[in-house]
Amino acid sequence: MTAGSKSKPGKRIRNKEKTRRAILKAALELFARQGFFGTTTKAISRKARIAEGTLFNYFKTKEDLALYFFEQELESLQEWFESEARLKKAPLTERLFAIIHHHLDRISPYEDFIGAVYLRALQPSSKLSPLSLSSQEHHWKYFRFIRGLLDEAETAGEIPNVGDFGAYAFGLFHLAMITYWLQDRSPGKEQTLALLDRCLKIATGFLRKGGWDW
Amino acid sequence: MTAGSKSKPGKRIRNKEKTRRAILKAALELFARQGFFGTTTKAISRKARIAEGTLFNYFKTKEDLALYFFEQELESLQEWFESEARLKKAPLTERLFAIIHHHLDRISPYEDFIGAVYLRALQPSSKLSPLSLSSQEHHWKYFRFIRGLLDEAETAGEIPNVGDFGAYAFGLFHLAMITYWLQDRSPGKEQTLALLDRCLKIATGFLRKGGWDW
DNA sequence: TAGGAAAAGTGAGTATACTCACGATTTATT
DNA sequence: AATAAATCGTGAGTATACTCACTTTTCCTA
Repeated sequence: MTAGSKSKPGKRIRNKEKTRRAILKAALELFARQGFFGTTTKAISRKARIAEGTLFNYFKTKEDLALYFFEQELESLQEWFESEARLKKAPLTERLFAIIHHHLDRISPYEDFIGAVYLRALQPSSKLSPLSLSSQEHHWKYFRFIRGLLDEAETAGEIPNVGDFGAYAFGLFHLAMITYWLQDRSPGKEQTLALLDRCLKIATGFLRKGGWDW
Repeated sequence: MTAGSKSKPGKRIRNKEKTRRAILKAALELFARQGFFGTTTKAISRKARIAEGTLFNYFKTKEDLALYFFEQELESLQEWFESEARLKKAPLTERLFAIIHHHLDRISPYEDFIGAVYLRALQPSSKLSPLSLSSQEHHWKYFRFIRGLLDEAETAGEIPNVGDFGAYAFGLFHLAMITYWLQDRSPGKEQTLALLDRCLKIATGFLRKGGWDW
């Protein structure tokens, strides 16, 4: 008897999706409540009602599992940006800073655990790491995203040619802002916002003066 | 009978020093040969001829142990700088870049394992980390060191007032260069050196144009 | 529909960073 | 010197991320 219902995806795939979602749901709840280090893989699997080994069929390491959420945010950040018509017309610096601002907004519910893995999330991946970063492609997607924005601005004559270096530098700046944000204890993270604003002005002034000459 | 020899330091302190040195020696050898993750704390203690528990009386975590070497280098980097009369007269940018250049030179023998911990070494420490970073003071020492250089240049009218932010930014740039250096597979790390040079020129041009206006 | 191949799930087992209660050693006190 | 107190060393024990040989489930073909 073939399974009832609409048989668009096979049972195998459906089950896999279900398990995957169960893991992610359980993990997010536990990470958010007890932090990355306070959550054991055993607890996650129990909550997801699977064997502990199964978890590792889906995510090579616990860190990869946590990284997933960070990458999710990076992805949806790009989607958000594409949907913001207003930003398409704004000057480059404003666009770039809106990206970071929005990103911080989105990850703020998870502040307590994101710190444990964010460093690996934006860092250009190194051969040294024995940690299995399945996120290579996410890095590239983010990099190309930023690179695309810079390219546009370059051809529009808005900024001088900054090449890959520009995108790379922005990624590091992004990282730096998250670092600052994580430590910021001011109400409403106003210090971080102030710093972002300041940097916006600096960057604007810098580029207006002609930037660097390669 | 009081112990023979000159009794300047007590026996306790002498033994402690000896043990500490034994641990560091064993750890450095193993880390350099087998990397951070390929070296077990058990192997380190065996090589240092101590019990495994003793190791943790001296270093709270394995990561702290590795971090020690990185901090050592940061310390001796400062000493090296103080002893370089030539640099005292050089323009600020040249001084700052000499610092990074020299640092990379010094850590190059340990490239294979330093990558595992360097991120934590220069990163401003966060409350989030459950890792016991005894290195707080090292961060501060390094920060004050850079801040001092910037202060000099500011009072000399060489650069505009950049405040703590300048020192912080330089720290992040330093971090970025190490990241790049770790991934650089070109012979003699020439790509990293080229990038350093390029950044030197950019920074020089930037500051010459008046920098930013706070 | 039967049987077998492929995929997914399982949980006892392994490796290892780190702890802790206790014993050994050094120092301080009389 | 005898004893007490402080410090240091010890290694069996613990917690937990991750593995793997095996079982169960799903899919495919005749």
